[in-house]
Amino acid sequence: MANKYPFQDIEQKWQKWWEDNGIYHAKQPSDTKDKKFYTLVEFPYPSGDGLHVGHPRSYTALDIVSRKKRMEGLNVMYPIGWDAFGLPTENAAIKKKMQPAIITEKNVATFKRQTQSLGTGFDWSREINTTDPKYYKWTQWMFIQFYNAYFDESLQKARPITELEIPAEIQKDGDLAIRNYRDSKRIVYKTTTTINWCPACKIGLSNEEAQGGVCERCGGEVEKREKEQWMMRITKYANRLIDELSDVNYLDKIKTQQINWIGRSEGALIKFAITQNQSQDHVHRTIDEIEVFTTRPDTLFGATYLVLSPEHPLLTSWIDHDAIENIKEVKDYQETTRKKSDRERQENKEKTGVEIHGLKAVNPATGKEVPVWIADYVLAGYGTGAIMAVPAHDERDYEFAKKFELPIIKVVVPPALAELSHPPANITPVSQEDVRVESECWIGEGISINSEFLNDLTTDKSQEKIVAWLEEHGAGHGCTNYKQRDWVFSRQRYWGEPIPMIHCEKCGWQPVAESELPILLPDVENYEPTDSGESPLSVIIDWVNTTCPACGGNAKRETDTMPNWAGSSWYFLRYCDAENDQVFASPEALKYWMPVDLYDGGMEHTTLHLLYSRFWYKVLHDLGHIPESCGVEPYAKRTAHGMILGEGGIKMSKSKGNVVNPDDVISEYGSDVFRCYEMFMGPFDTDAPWDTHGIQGIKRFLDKIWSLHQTRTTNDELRTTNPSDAKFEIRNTKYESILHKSIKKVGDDIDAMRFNTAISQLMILTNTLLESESVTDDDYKTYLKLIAPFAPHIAEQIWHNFGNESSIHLEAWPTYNPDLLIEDTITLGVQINGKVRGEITIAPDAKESEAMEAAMQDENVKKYLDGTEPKKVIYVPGRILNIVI
RNA sequence: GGGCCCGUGGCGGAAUCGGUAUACGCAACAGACUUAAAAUCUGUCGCCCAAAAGGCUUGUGGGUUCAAGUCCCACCGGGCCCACCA
Repeated sequence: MANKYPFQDIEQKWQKWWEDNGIYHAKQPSDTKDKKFYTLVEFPYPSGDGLHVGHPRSYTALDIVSRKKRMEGLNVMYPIGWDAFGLPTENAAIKKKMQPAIITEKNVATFKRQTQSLGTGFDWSREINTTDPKYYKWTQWMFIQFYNAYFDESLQKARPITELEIPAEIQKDGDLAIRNYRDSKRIVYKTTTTINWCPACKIGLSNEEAQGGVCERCGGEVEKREKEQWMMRITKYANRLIDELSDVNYLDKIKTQQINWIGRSEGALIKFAITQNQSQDHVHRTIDEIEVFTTRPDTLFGATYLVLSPEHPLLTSWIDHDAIENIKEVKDYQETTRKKSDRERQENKEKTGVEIHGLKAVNPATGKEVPVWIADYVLAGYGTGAIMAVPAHDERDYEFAKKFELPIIKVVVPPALAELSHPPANITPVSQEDVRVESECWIGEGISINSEFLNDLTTDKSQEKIVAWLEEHGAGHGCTNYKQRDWVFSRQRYWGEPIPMIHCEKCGWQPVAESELPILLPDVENYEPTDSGESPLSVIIDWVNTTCPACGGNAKRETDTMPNWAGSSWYFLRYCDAENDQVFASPEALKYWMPVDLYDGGMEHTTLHLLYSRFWYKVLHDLGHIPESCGVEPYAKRTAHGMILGEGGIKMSKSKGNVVNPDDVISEYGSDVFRCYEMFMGPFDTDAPWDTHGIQGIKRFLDKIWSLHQTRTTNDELRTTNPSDAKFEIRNTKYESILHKSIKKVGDDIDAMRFNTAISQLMILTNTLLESESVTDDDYKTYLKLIAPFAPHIAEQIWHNFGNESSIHLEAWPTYNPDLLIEDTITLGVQINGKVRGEITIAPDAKESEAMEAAMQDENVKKYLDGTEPKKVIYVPGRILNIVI
């Protein structure tokens, strides 16, 4: 069957030829004067399951863009590697009793074979692997650079810790105080935080591994545990991570999701004095002060009680000082909260809490005393871990106040001003029908109101007026808060980069000397987690015991490892200069290649990997390890592809048995069909279900391309390339115009990543050429070049059948002749009163009178006009003729 | 509860600037070729009507406009992310 595309005989041959000839190897800046284009896909995690059909969607899409850019003369780098550290491999190692390194090697081999069989034009000479010591040496090196840096608030950038000014009052307290002060400013720091703990597996879990409060491994409930952890001060970059998004071209939904995740909100910190009821003399004495964060300082007058999170540190001090009358009740509530899993806390939103007897809080604006409560609806980790409750203006406070019968006071603008302010107060109670307001008060009520304060107290201004008043009276100040927390960077795991730190009793934490890097992961026999929740590395005594880099005394290594986000936070930099063993990448290489021009990946990485790597890049850039000229953002453009779902639109999963294996698709249809099918399924950024029938249509398309070539080459008469031959001049204007339209459309569609419509245009073109009596060699070659980015193998084969020796993928991308885009005549719809009643065929630039004349010839139009004189004629050349009667 | 997005034939989808809705493909049906099947080729294919003519049609209801799948308002339905973030 000669007119079937014989992919079995063709595809592997070209894959080998491309690699042998380095067709896709990018030139380094020293070897070229060409402009660069850097295309990046998220490097895969080589799991034991092998490649998913979702991977090729991203790879093929960016491959098409890369191939077109290459044909346009750019020096394209499209690299690939392996993000191979991580939990699934470690779990497999425990289960199979094999070394994680060996499992990784096996998985990488499978992934590499599968990826190569796709025919993607990756530059394999730059292949990297995060578990390779030559790679993670630099991950560790960067960790140390971050440790040796602090964030300068006034410059809003990282600087070497040696440049940190030590305040005089710290200096006078001596070396230890100075050391503590420095440690409190470092970008990398160690502190006690709460981690997710699975009691069944005896293992610490990351938030991602404990989603919904359930252990990813065993499905059991997850507890909280206190643990010393290494942290990254990403919160210092919160403002820049939001503001510098304006420099980049990301999908809007990606930007919004990042902004929401960081969760910046403007408000104020307000101080409430805490007074104790001295029962002997009935005098209320101030014993403490507590700060609350609010985004609505203007509702301060309606604050009828204060709520602390059960974890609030002041509670411990009050308990210790016996300031609380109902200590047992408070302690019990704290204990109950601690035992609650995240899931319980999330699912059960019924408000609970305990009033603290013996203490009151003083509202700084009104001077009135209000009760103090603890409740778990106040989160320890956000703001100050304490709130002023304004039940009339906050739903949660309202619910709580209802349950515990606390007063509800609505804040309004003073009546005298309500008339003046237009519109009047837009401060609305949470639920207007529902709120039974016990009383109202004015904004500013209780403050010694002066006329100036009142004069421009409108609703819009009330926020800033109150903040100004608070600042003036030392009762608070404006403040910005973020939902995002610092990045927990420790894992009590084996299969990750060892954290290159050493602890010395005398000198504290010391980074490993750079000359000692990489700190290799030692072999261990047992990956099972330890009872104490320490990393499996902690039991390798020989490895743990070392000497202090500072004093030479006995010291111990850090046994925690890095999270698997570490290696992926900078891999795009390594590609620029993957073989360099002096630096992670040379400044010249970085200057040339960075930033990444186009980066595609899944939406699921928007708030983790994408944010982490932007942060990581900014720190390196601030510290001068990335040339200034590269800019402050690593990725100029970021897109996100949709998922490929199983047949019927449900997610592919082993348990549902609807997983499609790329190997099977390739052996049945070949890579070109596979590629084109995934591009044709639907818009690139939308989820699409797999359809076994749909792939048939693409197979037919490729067979048509092949059969077009077969009929051409077997017909010698049409093969002439001699312009003097009369046959050369036989032109089919129909195909010519469609060919040039296709050059434009396919090119535009690739640039806009509309691959589905590009392929539909190529189908139209192929069908047209099949119907045409003859096609010139030049036009046919143009056609092949349009096909090449989508179906590289078949295009290369036919190209070589023509006697070409070099690759079609290095040919110049075709240009179109704008004159040929304009057709001599077009069909135009004719509307009567906005309804289509006929069609006319006229020149695209015909005048209105000509169009009207043509329309009058149309029987149907005539019938509808019925001799009536048009009231109005709307004629948009090339678009529409609308006659209003 | 907050944020983002989407509703077009039997199905995936197209319509890029407000200008002939349903391109391209799948499935289906009829026919050709074949001893037969597959493959291939030809034709039909939004709905109502026997057909033509005509009417209706982009989740529903309004609005703006000469003209709305596209813009505005309300509602209904679906998806994703975050979620007691003060």
